[in-house]
Amino acid sequence: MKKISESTIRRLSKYYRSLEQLIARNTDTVSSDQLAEMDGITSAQVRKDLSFFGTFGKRGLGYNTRALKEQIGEILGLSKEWRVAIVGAGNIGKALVNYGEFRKQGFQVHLIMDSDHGKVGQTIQGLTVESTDHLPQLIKKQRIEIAIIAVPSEAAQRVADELMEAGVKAILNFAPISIKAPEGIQVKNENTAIEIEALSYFLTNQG
Amino acid sequence: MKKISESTIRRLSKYYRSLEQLIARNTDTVSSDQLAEMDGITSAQVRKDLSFFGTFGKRGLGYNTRALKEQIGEILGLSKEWRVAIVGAGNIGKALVNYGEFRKQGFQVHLIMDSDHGKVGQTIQGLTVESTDHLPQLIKKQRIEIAIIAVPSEAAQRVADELMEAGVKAILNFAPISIKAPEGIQVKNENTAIEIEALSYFLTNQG
DNA sequence: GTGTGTGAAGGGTTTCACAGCA
DNA sequence: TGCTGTGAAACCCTTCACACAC
Repeated sequence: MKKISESTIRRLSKYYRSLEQLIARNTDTVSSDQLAEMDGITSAQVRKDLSFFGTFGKRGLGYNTRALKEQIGEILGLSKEWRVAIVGAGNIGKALVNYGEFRKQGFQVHLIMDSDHGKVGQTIQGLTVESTDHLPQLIKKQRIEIAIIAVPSEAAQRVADELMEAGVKAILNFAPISIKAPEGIQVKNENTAIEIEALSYFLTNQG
Repeated sequence: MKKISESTIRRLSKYYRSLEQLIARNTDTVSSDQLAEMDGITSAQVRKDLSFFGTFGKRGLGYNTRALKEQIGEILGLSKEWRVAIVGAGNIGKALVNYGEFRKQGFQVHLIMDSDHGKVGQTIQGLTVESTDHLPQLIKKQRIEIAIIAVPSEAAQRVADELMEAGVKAILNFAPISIKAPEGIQVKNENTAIEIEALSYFLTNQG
């Protein structure tokens, strides 16, 4: 398969969400123009993105909302249930256990861990916080595929290494450093500080 | 001033964090190679990014960590204290009030609001949750410049409109829809679902 | 010698514009 | 007629490679 850019994938994810909205409103058909409008981009971009994966629309008409959502879900791998673990039961970790968008799309949190023995044993959404002392065993036992890192910077790379060693294939990192990983392991860094600093820059320099 | 790309700004934000780390370790000098290594990019990229704003290094030597951090902070507008409000006192809203990376860089949360009267009056980190009924007055009184939206999708655009109407100039949106705003208002959408779905795609298609 | 600063080259992504089909 | 699908053009961003300063 042709190599698809990260930005195309991120937009597909947006289309998916917009289609959900349209379906909730009982809309059967949508044009690339409408989708573009909802996501703040151009219609050519929408059509180009979709064209990498096939032809889903009808000329003169548009796309069937349910069918297109289904197909994008398939492309993104959302038809599968993913087994997720969260490391770090602080504010971010806790917020994510409860995050509805995850569950809705088949990302199931099966494990939450923390190194703080004061937190171990606590219950969050019916899930007991486990100790990171047993990270490798727990990850393997629970057959975790995707791990979320929500620990302080200093610990993040070490935790990532242990996770990868235990067989985790993808990491979503909330610590404000770049996680290093070998080829074949997927890593995404989510850093809210970067977003707000970008706002600060644009406010300062063109506001 | 020449137009600078979003990606350059986001990288500056990373360099800033890496420089903080280096300074904490008492490192005085850093080369573009080392910075690149820390952030997982190329040294040419580092030098090019910096060159848009001036010449900060010494040939044959590298960059002074403290001076460079200072200058990047200046570029990003971090020398100023920004007045921030959070709308939505759910899990994400609560996590952000406590978010150390914000405070450290001068983003001060002065106001948190929620529409749920059960939450109004609660105290989070010494801040009392206010009712969104008085959003315009509160935003104006507190002279809020940056607002963070952490409410459900359905309410997000309405809240954004009220915020902009009340004079907010930048919005960081955590609701999983694209906020629409006129020219001149800065908006960043942060959507963790997109990140994890990108992981899902790459796991499914090249794992 | 070492590592920056930068024009030029290269690669990739977005936009244009239109043929083609419902 | 209306809107998709798509080569080609335009644009932007990254990488190369080297002169130059320390």
